[in-house]
Parts: sequence; C-alpha cells; structure tokens
Amino acid sequence: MPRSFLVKKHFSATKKPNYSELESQTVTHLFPLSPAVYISPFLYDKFPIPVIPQPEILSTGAYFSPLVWDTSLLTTFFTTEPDYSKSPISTSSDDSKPLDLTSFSSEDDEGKTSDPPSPASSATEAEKFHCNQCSKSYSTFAGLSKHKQLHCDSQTRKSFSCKYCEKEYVSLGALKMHIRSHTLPCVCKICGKAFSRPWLLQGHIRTHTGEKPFSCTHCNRAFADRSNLRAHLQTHSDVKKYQCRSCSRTFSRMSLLHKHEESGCSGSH
DNA sequence: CTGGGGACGGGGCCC
DNA sequence: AGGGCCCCGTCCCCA
Repeated sequence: MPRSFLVKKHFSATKKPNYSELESQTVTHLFPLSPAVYISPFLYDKFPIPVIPQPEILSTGAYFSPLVWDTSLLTTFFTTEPDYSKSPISTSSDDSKPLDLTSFSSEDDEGKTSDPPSPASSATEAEKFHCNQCSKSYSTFAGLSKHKQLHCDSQTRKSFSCKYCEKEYVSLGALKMHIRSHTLPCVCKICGKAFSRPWLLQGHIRTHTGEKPFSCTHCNRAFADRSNLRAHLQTHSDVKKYQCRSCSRTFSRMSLLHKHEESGCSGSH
C-alpha cells in the first residue's frame, strides 16, 4: 500500500508550488534572478561538476563523494528557521560514508539498506523487548514504547490534529513532522525554494551543484537521488518490478503499469 | 504511446 | 523525543 498518498497536492499548469510565496517571510537570501538562468559563479568555482567515478572504483568502501558539504558551506547556501539552525543540513553520515553500490542491484535492492548490519541489531539484542499485543520485538525499550504508542496500545492512543488541515496523528512527533509540510522551514538560499525537511533541501541543492553521488553499477550513469537510481536499475533488469496481473508484462515503474492497465490490457500473455 | 529521468513528498524506523 | 535516513511513491517532462 502506498505510504505517501495521504497528503496529495494537485498543482495545475506549472504544477509546482511557488514556495517562495508560501514562506516568503523566511526567505532571506533570494537571488535576483531565476536559478534557471543564473547560478552563482562562486558555486561552480567552489563546486565544479563532479567527476563521476568509474564503476570499477565504486565498490564498497572505495568511493567518497567528490562533493562533500561541510557545515560552513551549508550556512553559506541555505537558511532555516531557528528551530533547525542547530543542524540545518548536516553532512549526513549517509553522504559522507562510502556508498555501497553493490546493494543497488535489482535483486539486492529489495527492502534492504546499503549499510551493513549493526551489531546492536543482532538477533540476541533485537529480541529483548516484545510487544504483548502483536509479538513484535525491539532491541530497546524506547522502540517498543514507540511501537505500542503508534500501533498497539489503544488505551493510550491519542489524536493530534493538524491546525492546517484535517489530518490526525497518534503521536505528537508524527504531527510535528507533518506540520513541516505546511510550514516548509528549510529554505534554499540559492533559489528560495522551501522544503519540509533538511534532507529534501539537501537533495534539492544537488540540482544546483550537479552532484550525483549515486552511481549505477551496470552503466556509467549517476544520479542525484537514490530513488531515481533505484528506478534506473529496473531498466537493467529483464523482469521488472511491476507486473500486470492480466498479461504478466512487467514494468519498471508503477506509473507505467497503471498507464498500461488504464489503456486497456488485452489480458493475453 | 511508451519508457526513462528529474525532482520531490511523506510515513516508518533506527539511533 | 527528535533528527536523520530509507523506502516507496507521485508527478512532470522529454525523447
């Protein structure tokens, strides 16, 4: 079941919202010209288009992104509301550590991360705290508590309503996270576009820098977005992820399958 | 029309 | 409790 369908925005014409209008009061460093026509020369001086490493050096542990954003650069390029100023867009461990591209094969990518299993998540530790409602196990009491609050403890389950829309959440944390999608506190200093979460802004910044840290192990293509690499990997697979139930034809994307079905699948194999 | 890439959104989970 | 990351997904555009 899709997880991101609950809050669906329907943008017409240009489709994309004018974030700078939405949160103009938080935008303090807008460039005078559209980013489509103006990218600061400083940006390119500081961050030349990265050289995409050759596939043979992309094995586990062999590759560090040629573009690494440190905190001083972050404060140069984007601003956030005070609540987020402590760690606006940290150079995440995910970006600074080697990318395990071996995990991006079409088979290996199913529900796995690129990180090696941590010792703390070993079976012995992970089984310590059990939910008496659904028998799910967690390695920490905090994990069990959060699970019970969200899913299994109907006595303590509460409703937190969003003041901007009709959505309700069972935890304050979930509500706070959702409210970010209304307030869009993370603002790009280059173009003024605003985002709900720092890492979304981080991904957006790559559209300015040209950084593409996610490389395909099958070809030389590289991507700025991990999801886009995942979708790309489907193109290397003979049997793709999304299959028509009528004709067994497979597609690399759900949207393509939907189009296929809507256009009237013959149902023949 | 189809397939693929680019950009982005949001919930869940782990630390 | 909150931040960060991951995964799944959508929408749009273009060849």
